[in-house]
Amino acid sequence: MRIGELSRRTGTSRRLLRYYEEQGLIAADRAPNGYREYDERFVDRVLQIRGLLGAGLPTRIIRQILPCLDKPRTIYFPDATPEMLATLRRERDRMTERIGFLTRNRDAIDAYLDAVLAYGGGDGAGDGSPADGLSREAGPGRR
Amino acid sequence: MRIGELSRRTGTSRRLLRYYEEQGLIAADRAPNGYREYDERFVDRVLQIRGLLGAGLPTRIIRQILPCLDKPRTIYFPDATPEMLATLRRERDRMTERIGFLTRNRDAIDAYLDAVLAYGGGDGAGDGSPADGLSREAGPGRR
DNA sequence: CTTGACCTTCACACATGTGTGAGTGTTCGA
DNA sequence: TCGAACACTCACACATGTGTGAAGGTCAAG
Repeated sequence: MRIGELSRRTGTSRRLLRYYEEQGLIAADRAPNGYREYDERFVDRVLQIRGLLGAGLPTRIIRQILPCLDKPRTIYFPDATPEMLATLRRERDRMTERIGFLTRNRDAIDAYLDAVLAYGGGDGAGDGSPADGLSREAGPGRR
Repeated sequence: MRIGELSRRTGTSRRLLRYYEEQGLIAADRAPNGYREYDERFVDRVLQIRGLLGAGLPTRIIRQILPCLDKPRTIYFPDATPEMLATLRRERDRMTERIGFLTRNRDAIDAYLDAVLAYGGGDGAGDGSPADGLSREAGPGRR
């Protein structure tokens, strides 16, 4: 498929697909006319890149860890140099930290929402379109 | 305390502390001479901001959720408007997504590291200074 | 009073991810 | 064959988080 279709199927602008390529995250081959040509595997690949970017990792890191995450679970070691392994461990630990932070803060938000809910009474949980009048008038007049 | 001390105690540059204030994340009051004056509570606050930023949230979002996470677990509802609650729910869900993505990918990295370890033999796990000779000799010295 | 450490604001600079448009070539259907 | 839709490269633009420096105010110690 060409870039337009990949763009549609991944919800990623053409611009970004070219950018990811420029960053060494994906390597499309070219048709004789110069057009990029992608096969099915790129759909997942791009989605994974988006996910990692969305999770806050920079392309520089993604470039390094992506080969180790390659889809067909090939236990194929590209260039498992000691430095590479160190990078992976470091990155894994950073991700664990992030997960911890995100979890703690998400839980705090959740607890807050529960509290508001319990206080203000029945609001259909989750859909985010309350439209009831629970707003404020809050307890201890404390502003 | 003044900005220099807060900077030292949080490992955050003065520049960034001022930036966070400009972004509405912290509100220092001023001494008569114009100096920012912080109390103890700001240390945790700044650390939490750093954590959220590090987890990939933009200041715009942090500004919104921070009041609900305020330390002394005060069930104090600032202005729990329906829109605010919707934002919180949305953000919580986005955080959950991120957590899922990070977890899956971290586990994949972990599995890869385990596989390499099992394959290449004993490498002191975790310290990241292997110095053994498991490398590869593989592939054309990329880079 | 001077020096040095600390504070202020302002402003330019940079990397990163992303949008947008210009100018040009290619493909394909009417 | 024409025009629409698509592709290409190049390049400027923007927001965000962060570094850095200039020009100047405050204050305590010598």
